[in-house]
Amino acid sequence: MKVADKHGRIIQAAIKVFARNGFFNSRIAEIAKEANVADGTIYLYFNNKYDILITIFEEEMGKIIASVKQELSKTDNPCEKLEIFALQHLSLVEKNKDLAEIIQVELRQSSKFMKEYRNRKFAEYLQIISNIVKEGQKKGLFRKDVMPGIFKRAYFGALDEMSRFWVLSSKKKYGVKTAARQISHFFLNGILEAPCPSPQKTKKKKPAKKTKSTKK
Amino acid sequence: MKVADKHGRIIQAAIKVFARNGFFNSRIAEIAKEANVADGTIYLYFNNKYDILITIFEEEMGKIIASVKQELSKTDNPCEKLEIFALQHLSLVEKNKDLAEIIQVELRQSSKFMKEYRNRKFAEYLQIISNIVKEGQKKGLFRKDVMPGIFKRAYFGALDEMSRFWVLSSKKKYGVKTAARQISHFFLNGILEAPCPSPQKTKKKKPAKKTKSTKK
Amino acid sequence: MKVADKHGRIIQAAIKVFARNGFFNSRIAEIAKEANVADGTIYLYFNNKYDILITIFEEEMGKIIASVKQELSKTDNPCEKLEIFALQHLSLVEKNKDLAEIIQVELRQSSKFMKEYRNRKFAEYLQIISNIVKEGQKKGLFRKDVMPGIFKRAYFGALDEMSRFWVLSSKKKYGVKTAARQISHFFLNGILEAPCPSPQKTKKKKPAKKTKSTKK
Amino acid sequence: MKVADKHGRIIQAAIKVFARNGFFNSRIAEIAKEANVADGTIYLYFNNKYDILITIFEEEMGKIIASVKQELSKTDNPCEKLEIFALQHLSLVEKNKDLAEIIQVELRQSSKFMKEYRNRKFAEYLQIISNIVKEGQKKGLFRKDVMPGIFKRAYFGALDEMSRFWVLSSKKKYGVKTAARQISHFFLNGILEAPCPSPQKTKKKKPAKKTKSTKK
DNA sequence: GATGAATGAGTCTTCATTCAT
DNA sequence: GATGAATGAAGACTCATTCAT
Repeated sequence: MKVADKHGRIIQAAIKVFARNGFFNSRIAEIAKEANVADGTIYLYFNNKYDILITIFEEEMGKIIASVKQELSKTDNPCEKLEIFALQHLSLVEKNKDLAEIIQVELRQSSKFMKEYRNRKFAEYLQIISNIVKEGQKKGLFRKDVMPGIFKRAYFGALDEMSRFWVLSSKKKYGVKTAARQISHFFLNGILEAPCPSPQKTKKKKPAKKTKSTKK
Repeated sequence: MKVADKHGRIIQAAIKVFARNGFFNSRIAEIAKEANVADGTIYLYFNNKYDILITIFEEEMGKIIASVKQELSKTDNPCEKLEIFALQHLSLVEKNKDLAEIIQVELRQSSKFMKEYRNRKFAEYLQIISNIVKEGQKKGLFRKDVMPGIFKRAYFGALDEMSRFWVLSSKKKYGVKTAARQISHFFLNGILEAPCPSPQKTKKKKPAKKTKSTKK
Repeated sequence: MKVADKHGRIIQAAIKVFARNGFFNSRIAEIAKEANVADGTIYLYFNNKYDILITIFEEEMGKIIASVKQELSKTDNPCEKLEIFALQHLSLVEKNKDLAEIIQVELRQSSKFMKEYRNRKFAEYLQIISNIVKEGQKKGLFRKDVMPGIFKRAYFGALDEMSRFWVLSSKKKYGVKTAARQISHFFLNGILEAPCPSPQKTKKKKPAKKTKSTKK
Repeated sequence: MKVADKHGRIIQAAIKVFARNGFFNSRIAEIAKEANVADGTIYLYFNNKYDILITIFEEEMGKIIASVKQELSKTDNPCEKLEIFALQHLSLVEKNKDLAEIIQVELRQSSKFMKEYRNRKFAEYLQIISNIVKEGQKKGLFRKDVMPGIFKRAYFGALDEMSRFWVLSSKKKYGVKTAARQISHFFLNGILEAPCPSPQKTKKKKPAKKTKSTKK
């Protein structure tokens, strides 16, 4: 089965090699060897080295988005959805370390073109989060002053940084579940409509803010 | 003045060029031209191209850490400290977009050696956050179940992802202050000792929280 | 045939180019051009520029040693063998001027490593001479006080310096045969017309030698 | 004294460095450091790197020739002169290993220009030998059929190869005196114990030589 | 389709030489 | 004269890509 699927074998080999050496320090020859394929064969399936990276992103990211969306469809509760998202994200990273490293690391640099390309595909992923927020706000569960555009980045960033932890270090000080729950709780309890215990009380300089906090 | 400081000129030129093209797509010749220096001159100040990247990180990261620490020393309130940290971080990023891009992007990849190297210097920065958390927990302001090791990553990650926003896109949909305040509020209100309203309906382990959710 | 033998073509081109410019003043690009091959192709067959030099020495020196040994096997007479060796050596040099120049000139310098490397392969060649001497001594043809270790160097050196004559100057004042015969005669018979008017008189330490000189 | 003689210090430093690394692998900076002089200072005394090599050859070779000629003037006996030449040559090499290595090794390669240049200066040295031979022939001591042009090269070559022995290997299996005496004897008296079992049988052209060999 | 030998453009780095001080 | 920081030309080597088989 796998013997015939040259495309898939090259992709898998590239994921392994890119993760090991980084995109720029990876050689086409190394990927070819890892895929048990001749160097030239790679060019029957991909336009160039760069194209392999893009394809990895497109194909694998699509799978991830689909998988996350499916998980989320199991509940209507935005609070739960946030936690599920966190758990799914971290689990996927743990299951696909090499892929995760490439998406996190290699795709950040590369050319401007790649950055912009990445962003489009990426926006879709981030939007899942902002949609949850908006839904929560509509349902009166989340505070109206929470800006979804900021929240989605903050939430994703928190998970992303956490996952770098697993990608880079082999020792797992915290489990995926613990991390997912902690992080979702940080955010969840913070964005709930419920009264906020005034972190601004101590700020004598900005009495205006007091009003805001009392508002809630 | 600036004419004589070849080291500084090369560093500044490299920051600009690396940010523009990425490390691997940058040419020594381009840095030299940008610094108004001969190609060979660069090798009087640095061992090789890679050494420039490391030096940028060491020198500039040191400045950032010092600057952040100084800002934080102005208050004893852990809540305020978290917000100050966020504001400082995002402000620094906005003021030094090129440098920020390099630290975010270029240093993530590079060799395993670099990753580990980066992590050491980086740990110092993250520890600032966890120290604030521990201080807040000691003072009874932050919940004891918050794990500082997870929080520091989540908090930094949130800010880091947010800052990529400014680095990559030129349009500023949100100002630094807005973003800093929003993000610090997300986290602050979430980790405070104060009662948290009920996203945990599904979690049977913490029935106490149920009460909170019924409030709404 | 020759079209396909890239290895051989590169070696031959390198011999020509190294002989023309010297190793250090030769460019890989020049060798490639001379061999009708792309620059990069050279690195499919050799590790580096230096490796080409070593290979030339190994391959060609092997051929020479074999050829000389075969010629010598045609007689049992040590006297004849010495003359044959001289003739063979000078003939080979004349036939392969470029190669001779490289072996004489380029291989003398290079790194210490090379010098030692060269010596090992070289010792084999010199040993052919000392073996002839030992054989002659055993047969009672050569004087017993002749030290083979010194003789082999002296004999080879005489031929080597003579051959530099052909390598460097294009004008052939003396033919190979004349030179070979003269040199072998110098060593075999000496150049004295008659017993020398006591060059050893002044040497009081070894009167025994006087007897020898009077012998003649 | 030595402090002021920059020219001499540079020459001595260059001899040491060139002998250590070879001409092409030696750096002007290394010579400057060895001579306790600034890089640029070297260019106040020499036109370029190459000029240093030439100067070494000219100045030091001149001293050697003068020294050898003076030693030779102590006797009128051509036989003795040959042995003195051998002894002087090997002694000088032993006393100035670094210089000897440069003359032997570095001057052989270098550009065509150098080779030719070297030859001119060198011819003077070789001519000392051929003059001894001619003198010996005039006095009826040396055979008339000995060609001085071949002999000088053979004799010098024998000594030169022998001296490489001391330059390259640190272990001295043979002393200078032993080697000088052996080599001069080879040439003066030949190595035959008795008339050779007709190596000339095959040479019908020169029956005259038979007589000679039987003579001894 | 598959191969892998061949290509040659591209770049980091070295180092002899210069020249302002 | 002396210095040594600065220069920039030059070249070994790499590797993505091609193409004849």
